[in-house]
Amino acid sequence: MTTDEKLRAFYEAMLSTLGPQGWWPAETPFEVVVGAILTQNTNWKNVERAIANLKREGLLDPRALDDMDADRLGEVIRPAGYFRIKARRLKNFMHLLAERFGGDLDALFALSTPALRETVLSVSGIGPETADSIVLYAAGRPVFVVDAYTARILYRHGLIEGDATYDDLQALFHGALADDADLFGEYHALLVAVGKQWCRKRAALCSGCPLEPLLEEGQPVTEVF
DNA sequence: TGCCAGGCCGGGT
DNA sequence: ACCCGGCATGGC
Repeated sequence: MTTDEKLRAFYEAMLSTLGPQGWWPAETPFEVVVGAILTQNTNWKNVERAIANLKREGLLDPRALDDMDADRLGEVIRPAGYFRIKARRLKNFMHLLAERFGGDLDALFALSTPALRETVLSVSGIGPETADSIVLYAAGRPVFVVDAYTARILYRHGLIEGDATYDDLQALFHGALADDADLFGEYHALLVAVGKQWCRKRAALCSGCPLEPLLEEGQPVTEVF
């Protein structure tokens, strides 16, 4: 199988055994933005508490977050971890939104996909994964999201070298799949589901993984990341 | 009880 | 252009 065929086979295998994941878990595009920043290197369960706090305080709003004191915001999102830096990152995004788009997420999302990605990426504290999560799951554009699980899974299947970059991985998926935001969204969610259960850091728990039948003979499953 | 979680930045080589 | 320490809470 070619790499492209393997990536398509991965999707079929994961979808047929795990079913649709229904990502992103949020009620609104703005909640996706906030969740994308809060979940950086953090368990989603912790993020849920932080978002619940924001909702309870009526703070899930661009203006409210832009106006409020960073220290108080930090206390509200504390369960998400890295709370001081994440409060700053949230406010960085809200500041851009207010200054350049009138605090209107739809105005930002009116940009072309490349311009949207670059603009979001220009915010300090928003890197490629967070930006692409926003572009895909909040704005609905066909941009593939790469994360640590994606890299670990592809490495363990011999599809990438250890020095592959974010852009390398993204290009693999863009080359193998149709430009379909729903497909990209489901695929990334499935990779995360597989990663959580069978591809944890430093652990070689491949047994029972939906992708196990597709693992090449002799591929070492050792320390990655 | 230590290790891990849906990263990213800034300073140092 | 890399490399690395720092950031922090909660679950297993």
